[in-house]
Amino acid sequence: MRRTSAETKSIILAAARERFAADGYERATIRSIAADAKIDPAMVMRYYGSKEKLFAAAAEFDLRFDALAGVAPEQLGAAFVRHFLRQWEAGESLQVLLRTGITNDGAAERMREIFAGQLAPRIAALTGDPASAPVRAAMVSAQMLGIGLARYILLFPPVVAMSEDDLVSWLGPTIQRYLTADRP
Amino acid sequence: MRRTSAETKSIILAAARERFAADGYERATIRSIAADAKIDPAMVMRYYGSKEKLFAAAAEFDLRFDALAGVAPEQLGAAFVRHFLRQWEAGESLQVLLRTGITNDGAAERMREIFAGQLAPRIAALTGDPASAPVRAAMVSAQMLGIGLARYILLFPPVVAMSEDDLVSWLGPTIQRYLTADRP
DNA sequence: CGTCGAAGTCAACAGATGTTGGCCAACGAT
DNA sequence: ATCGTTGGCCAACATCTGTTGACTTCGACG
Repeated sequence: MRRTSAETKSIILAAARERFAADGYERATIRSIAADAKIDPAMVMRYYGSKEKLFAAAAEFDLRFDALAGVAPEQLGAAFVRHFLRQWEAGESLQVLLRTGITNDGAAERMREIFAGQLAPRIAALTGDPASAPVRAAMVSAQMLGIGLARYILLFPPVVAMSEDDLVSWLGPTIQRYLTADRP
Repeated sequence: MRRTSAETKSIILAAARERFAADGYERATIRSIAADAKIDPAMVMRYYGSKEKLFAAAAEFDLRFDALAGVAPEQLGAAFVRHFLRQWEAGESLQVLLRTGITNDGAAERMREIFAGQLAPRIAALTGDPASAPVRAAMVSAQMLGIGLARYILLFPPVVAMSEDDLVSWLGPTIQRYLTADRP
């Protein structure tokens, strides 16, 4: 018994996150994950039961919008952009979700939950307009997912080259408008 | 000899486009494409050589921005949005690219070519500012890809529910700003 | 020391996948 | 009618996939 079971379990999870983020659901094989973790593929099954369940564990995610409480209303756009960019770079979780959500229905469902369930209520609270919050949340999500796609997945050179401040300058007013402008 | 070779070739290509658009690169198997086309899998190989080459043929695409020539400068934003939405709905090509571009490096490369190679020159011509065109094109791409992702792939309910006019109202000013506003 | 349980390994399975080569069957020209 | 060409199909291949079960190692506790 070299390691405790909890240790190996988290080693596997870390390797899984990396592989899912880099390769997507289908190409991230259990064997490759196990190889990264320097562990027998059978252990992955022992601890997580199946590839689906391992993925579910790897895709746990919290956007942590509570960090945005107390921001002045006219600076919400810029604050949102900065927060999202940091979330993209903090861990592989968002990239896992985006890479897999496109071929895996379960991941797409989770994505809908996260953006509708975590973002919309926050927007409702911050703007005081619950009725339009779902649409605003969807527009903000679409813009920020598009940027994440261009910058971290498709690697569009101009977007990769931009600094965080550049991106905030471009995107801040857009998000601000989606959050607070009158409904068209 | 029931059909001519060109006929079956295009039948295969149509089935391939649908499968790639619906399932992504890995899950769209040659066998399933052949089954859709009611044809033996071996025929796919005979006509296209390999799965990679079949995919390359299925991912041919032209954004046809020439249709935007002659639009008044202050209406470019709305015109772009409408044009993109029609392109998303016209055929499966954009969905093929997005679904596969996320796991397949070749598709990602093609996506970069299309958006940098077709969109940026058009923007340079329409705005008369070649220097900032690549960045503007990238921002427009990010926003429109984000909307396509939300509406056609991830199926965010509020985005799915919106009409084309609703989307133009929300997105038009954003695109207009990305196209013509001073560089931040 | 001996035993028991948990951590780790090995080999194999059944199924699916891309790909190949050989074999039919139908058509047009001779 | 015959023959060659060409579209179509079948069976098989090697490989890879998720998953399973039996076996081995090793530490803790009696």
